[in-house]
Amino acid sequence: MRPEHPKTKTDILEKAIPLFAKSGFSGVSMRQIAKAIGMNAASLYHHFPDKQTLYVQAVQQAFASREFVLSEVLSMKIPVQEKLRLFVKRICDFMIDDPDFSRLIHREMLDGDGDETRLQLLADQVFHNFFSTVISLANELASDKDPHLLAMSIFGLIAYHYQTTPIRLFLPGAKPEHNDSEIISNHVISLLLQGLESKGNLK
Amino acid sequence: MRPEHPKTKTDILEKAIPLFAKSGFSGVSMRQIAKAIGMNAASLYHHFPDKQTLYVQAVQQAFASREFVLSEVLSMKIPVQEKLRLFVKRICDFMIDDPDFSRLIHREMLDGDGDETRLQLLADQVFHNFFSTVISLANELASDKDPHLLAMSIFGLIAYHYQTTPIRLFLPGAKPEHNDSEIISNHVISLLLQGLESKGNLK
DNA sequence: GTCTATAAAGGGATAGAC
DNA sequence: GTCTATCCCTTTATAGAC
Repeated sequence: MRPEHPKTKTDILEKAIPLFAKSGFSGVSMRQIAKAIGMNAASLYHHFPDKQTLYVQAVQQAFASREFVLSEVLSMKIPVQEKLRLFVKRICDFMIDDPDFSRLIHREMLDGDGDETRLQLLADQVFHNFFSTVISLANELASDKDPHLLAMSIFGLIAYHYQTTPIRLFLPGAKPEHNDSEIISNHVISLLLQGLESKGNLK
Repeated sequence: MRPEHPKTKTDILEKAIPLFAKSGFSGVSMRQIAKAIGMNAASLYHHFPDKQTLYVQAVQQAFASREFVLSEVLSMKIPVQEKLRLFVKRICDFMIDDPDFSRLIHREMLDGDGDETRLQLLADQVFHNFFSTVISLANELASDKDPHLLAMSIFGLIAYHYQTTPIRLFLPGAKPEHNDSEIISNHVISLLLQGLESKGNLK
């Protein structure tokens, strides 16, 4: 019986992405990837010369298939605070929609350290457009602050709440609703817009 | 010739910590650890029953040997903004002083996902005291905001700038001084205290 | 407490049939 | 394009000498 569903490169990469996101490059074997796809490990070598190449292409595909589209928000005729609100909500939705994506980013920042081509890929394919847009907004919002640092703060503030989701329940003061995207985005927006000075806590 | 410097468990763990911080559990072999120490891989099994145990104890040691001491700041007779300043500066110093520590935290949040005992360890040994103190400060600073979310935001805001250090140079608007701890802590403090409203950017 | 030697399993990768 | 079979190396872990 001949195989009924020959697998394309894309099919293979799609199945490999969640595995690499969960366990990293050295935590996943070619045999495991093959098993997840339902094919033999040897067949993977028909599509990719080696594991490293498969991995890099999986990361590329994960990064290319999703895009932070924020630039349209930037050109809307709405107050800049409203733009910030939309930015934050979109980034939050993004984190929820594709947890593998943010895990891979997270992992590449850890594992890619020292490998400049991997970091460059991450920077160019994932961050560049997105980050430029956040920088533009940062300039509109607070021209006196360093735009790069401010953009990083905005993104990091959101990303960290999602990164820490698994451990949150074990931390003091945690409540189930702290994992709710609406709650997180409202918290981030109010912190960014008002800082800690709301309601006259500080004199 | 007898071995001149019998190694203690602690010696072994100290050498293993940076390796695991750099490459993760499955990225480091017992041989590599043994080599770093200057002993034979088989000898490691005299001190630890298996690799998993060695890893867990290395993480425990890394987490136990350093502590965020912030509680004394909390009881100082200074304005709450000054307490925040001290908190942020200390956390920044911490990130700089022991990059392995923050890499391990970072890694455990990724790899410990699904393993409740590992996350519990991280939460209890690393975060509990520290996080409780930040929550107390958060209450002093802005009693109208959720203390847990605010504590997470304060820590995440700082941690993210250090997490992204390796990739920062590839991102738009990056300058060498963005890796300077003084610059980062000043940025974070001003963002937290003033939000984006400084100098009347927003009406 | 450390070593050499080795077992047993799993890893990446290739050859060749279909 | 996928399979079986296999090579060769590395890995974890153990046994036993010193």
